[in-house]
Amino acid sequence: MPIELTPSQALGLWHAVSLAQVRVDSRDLTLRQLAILLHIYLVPPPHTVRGLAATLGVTKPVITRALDTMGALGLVDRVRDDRDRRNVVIKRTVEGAIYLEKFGDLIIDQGRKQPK
Amino acid sequence: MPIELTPSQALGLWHAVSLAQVRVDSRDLTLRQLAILLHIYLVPPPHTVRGLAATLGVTKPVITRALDTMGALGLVDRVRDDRDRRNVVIKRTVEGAIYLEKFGDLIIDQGRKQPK
DNA sequence: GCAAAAAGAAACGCTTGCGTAACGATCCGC
DNA sequence: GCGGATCGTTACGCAAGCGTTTCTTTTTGC
Repeated sequence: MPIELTPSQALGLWHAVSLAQVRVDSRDLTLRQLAILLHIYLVPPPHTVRGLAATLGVTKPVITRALDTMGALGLVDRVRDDRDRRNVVIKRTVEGAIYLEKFGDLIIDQGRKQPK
Repeated sequence: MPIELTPSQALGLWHAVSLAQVRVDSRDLTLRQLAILLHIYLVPPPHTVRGLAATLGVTKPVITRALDTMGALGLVDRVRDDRDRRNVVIKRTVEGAIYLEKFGDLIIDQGRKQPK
């Protein structure tokens, strides 16, 4: 069952959520960081730096830096892969799950408030 | 008629749209910039620096800089208000309208592709 | 008129992100 | 084992964003 939106609803929803998020949270994640975070939490593991870079169509240092930032915020964690010690496996954290849960609630709330 | 979303749909939609936008567009607008842009195009004018700053809960220079950046990208325009020449009225542009139109289409497309 | 207030921009130092290129560590083929 | 490939990180110079403060222009109150 897909989500059917009118253009006005689509942009209205994005507007309301962006505005609410800007006002609520001083942590100003970039679009890329948010995309990475959502990908880690919504797509089955394992996740590697290389895989994420390919998925987003960006270079590896971009991923490394995003993980640095979000790691410092406690939203993700990194662990060496013992089966191939060149790899780093990106792990979810409790704090990250809570962050996205709140973000999801915000989307749902703003969706309910959309007119028409 | 509000938009009713499950948590999985809400985050899934955001995930898909963020990912698609990152891949499609190298212009990496911050969440704040996007919020400003959407506000200008979705809320009836006039829009001023001061008003936007209050709406987003940020300082005026943040708005000035965002308008500098998006102005350089052709997404918005600035015009002095002749009735009160201290004010600057923020104007929409054709290019900005096209940008948001494409963005809306992207949201609608990704909404249609959402499972469940 | 003229001081005070208001709006927006500019200046300042700082932080963070970028792309490219180089680097150590590890694995693989032979 | 050893040369080459692969993975993630680090280094570099640069651009852009931030908050605070200061400045310029314009309006307002008296």
